[in-house]
Amino acid sequence: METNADNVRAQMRKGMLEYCILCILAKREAYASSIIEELKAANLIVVEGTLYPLLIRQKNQGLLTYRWEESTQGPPRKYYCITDKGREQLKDMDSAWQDMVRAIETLRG
Amino acid sequence: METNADNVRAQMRKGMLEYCILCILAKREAYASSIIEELKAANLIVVEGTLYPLLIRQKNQGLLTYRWEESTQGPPRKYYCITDKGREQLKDMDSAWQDMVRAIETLRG
DNA sequence: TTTTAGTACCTTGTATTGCAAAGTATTCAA
DNA sequence: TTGAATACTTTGCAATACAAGGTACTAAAA
Repeated sequence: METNADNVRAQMRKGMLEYCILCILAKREAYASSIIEELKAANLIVVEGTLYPLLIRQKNQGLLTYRWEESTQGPPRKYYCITDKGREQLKDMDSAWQDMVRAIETLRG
Repeated sequence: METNADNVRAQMRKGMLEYCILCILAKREAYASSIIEELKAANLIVVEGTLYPLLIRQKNQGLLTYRWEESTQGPPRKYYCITDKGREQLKDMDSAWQDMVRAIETLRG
């Protein structure tokens, strides 16, 4: 069963994931499983069924591109890379995030 | 038309509103229009059609109660008030929020 | 008295999001 | 050639917020 606190976190995570993906890809290109690992390291649990449609969405919006790369272990990997348009969007998201942080401070203080 | 930056903010706002409502009601009781005003003052634009179902949801979960109060100008107002259960939920949300802030710092840094 | 404006509450239909679950495809080793 | 591991994809569902419209009460103007 899902605890209340889990649900609270799940709700907050919604809408933040696109920002998180761009944050990760702004530093280096990556493929889906490695993105999931990095999110998990930051305590944001995301599953494949969530991430793949999201990457496809961002690619269709021109925020990302990808290239295939052979792997020594298993099938080839789709490495995603942020575009110039993606970096602009990331700037918008940075400022939206900071506004949100300020808004919560205002309400909570 | 809606700008890209507007959409970014709308997405981030999702899942944060329940937290914001509890933040406001933790300080004082309030009715819907005054909650909207306080959110607007924090640069979080929310409309009635969003807020009313949300207040009803939180009331049904036992996080809020309300009482009617006559107004000198216009119809009576429904003043909402946070419950003990609501304050517990608020604690969970505070910690979920701080975890989210830390997660973004980790990813962005 | 009737109408109008202002305030406040509520509902319905819709688009979007993330998730669970299941499916497809490739590689390599047993 | 079968199975395990890895990786990518799709489908159906529940939850969220919003746009748009509706109901109801009060007080002032016509």
